[in-house]
Amino acid sequence: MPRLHEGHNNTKRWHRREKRRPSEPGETMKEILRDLIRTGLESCFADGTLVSAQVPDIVIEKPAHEGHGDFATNIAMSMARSEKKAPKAIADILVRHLSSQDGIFDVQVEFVSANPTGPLHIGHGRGAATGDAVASVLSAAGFDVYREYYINDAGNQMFTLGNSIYLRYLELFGRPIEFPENCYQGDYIKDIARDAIARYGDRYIGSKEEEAVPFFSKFGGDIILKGIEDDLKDFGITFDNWYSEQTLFDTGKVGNALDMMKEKGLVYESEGALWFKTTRFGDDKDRVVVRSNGATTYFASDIAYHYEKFGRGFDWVVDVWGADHHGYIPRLKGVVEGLDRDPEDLKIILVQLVSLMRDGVPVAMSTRSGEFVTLKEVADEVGRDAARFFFLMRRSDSQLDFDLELAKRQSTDNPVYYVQYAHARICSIFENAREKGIELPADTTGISLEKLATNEEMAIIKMLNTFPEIVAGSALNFEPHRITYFLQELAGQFHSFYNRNRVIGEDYEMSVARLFLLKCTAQTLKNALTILGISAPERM
RNA sequence: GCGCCUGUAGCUCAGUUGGAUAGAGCAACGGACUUCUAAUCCGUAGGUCAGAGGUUCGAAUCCUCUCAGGCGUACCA
Repeated sequence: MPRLHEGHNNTKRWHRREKRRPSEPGETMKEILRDLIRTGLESCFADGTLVSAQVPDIVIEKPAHEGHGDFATNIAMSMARSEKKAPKAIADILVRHLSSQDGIFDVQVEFVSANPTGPLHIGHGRGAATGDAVASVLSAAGFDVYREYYINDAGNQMFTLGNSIYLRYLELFGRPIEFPENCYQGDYIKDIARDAIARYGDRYIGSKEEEAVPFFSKFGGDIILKGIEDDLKDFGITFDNWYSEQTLFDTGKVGNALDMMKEKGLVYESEGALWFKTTRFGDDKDRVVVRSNGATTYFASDIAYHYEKFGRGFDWVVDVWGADHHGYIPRLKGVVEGLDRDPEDLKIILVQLVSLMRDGVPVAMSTRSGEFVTLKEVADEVGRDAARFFFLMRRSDSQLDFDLELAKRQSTDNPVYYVQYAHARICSIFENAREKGIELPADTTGISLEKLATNEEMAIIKMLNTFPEIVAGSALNFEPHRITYFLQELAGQFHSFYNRNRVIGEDYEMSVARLFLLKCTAQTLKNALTILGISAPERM
């Protein structure tokens, strides 16, 4: 509470504070709203619709009634005297000025972004589950969230893809080929080659390589991308936008971005190549953006892409990467600084490797040899809910052992079912209550909650109250695993309560009070599960 | 070599941003179903928070060094 009055000249203080770890999660939404109201008022003063030209203390609180939204402010009341206007009139003016603004924080979360050169494997699955949950928890914390997938459909990995398919294509016609090691080895390449034959026959058999390879790049890339999209959809993940790297070139955005960096003196020529001065931003060495052979590097696209992202007006841009890309952070932060943005506006979440196990024994995996385990296989085997839960069970920057047998097991070892079971159990109690003619009244305000007094009940109530803070903390730290832990704890509190107390009994008021408590519990369980993209079954 | 991440119970991991006696699950052991789902619960046991210094009234948490593991150090993506 004291923090509410600590100081009012702290615009955006909270997200500039420390790396990616702003504090006071419970206050953050309030601070955002306070900033929003303050700027709204200032614009009212600026255009003369309000006259007092003094921003009073802005107090944000939780409304007494649920139906009144999540937050409330008495600002219109407190300004009524100095403005000589009815509070309602002041509120209307303020609201108009608020809506003319940008609204709440816009956050873009870019995740998965796997190259369309092969199906998603289990590692991508963790990135997908993490990115989606981060997006959802940000959304639950009140941010406007935009999910995006960046398609790396330019550059020489697409050439390699086309070449791989082309060679398999020739092979299927009995042509002698040598299949290089750096080509994609998986069987899916052969499948795509067969698809090409089914559709185009031997049309490309006599073609020159320079014509055939680009064709197969496009043909294969489209099929693979469609497969990725389907796998993600089956996994419960959809994007607001799929952004093609190639379009950055087609629309000249790469060139524009480089020109802009050149004007700022951040890009220079040396040894026939074009370099970005990333050392100015703490990188070990400067990085090449255009090679001496004229080809741009991946970094060049990324400069353009991030330039473009921030240009779209996002307040924060969140990138979810495999941890093996961590060396890339300083140079991209440098790019953001080069755009005259606070590098802290770019958040990078690193997702560590997944080791696939079966009953404690590692399952061999290697992308190169093609014997990787796909996300689809894992999700098909253990189920979508279990897969998601397991991906989100650890902090994303620590390595994860994913045991297929454990994830499948429907027993006490398996935390997914433990949590879902709590929800199903509560639903079952409600069904039972209905049969006995006990129902929660539509208006719950009359329920005598003082009946709830046992240790188990108090523990649950306390936990339910912390949920908003858990969500805020999880969102601001980009740590969805906090939700996972919360779920296990809340489910545990419920199971503990269940085993010691009867919900439906002689005492009608007690029954109703407990039903109400359980209704809140079930709702919270469901909300938390939904954030993680996991279902809340009513029956198990 | 340099940089980043990790090191907490036998195993897998949390630890609310520096607060009181370090927690959970699994594994082990002992209990609880005539009652709303036993996919559950209760209890017992298990710790030099890798190690050594330092800052602080207070450190698993911050700083320095050492050790161990992982990753990165391209005119690849």
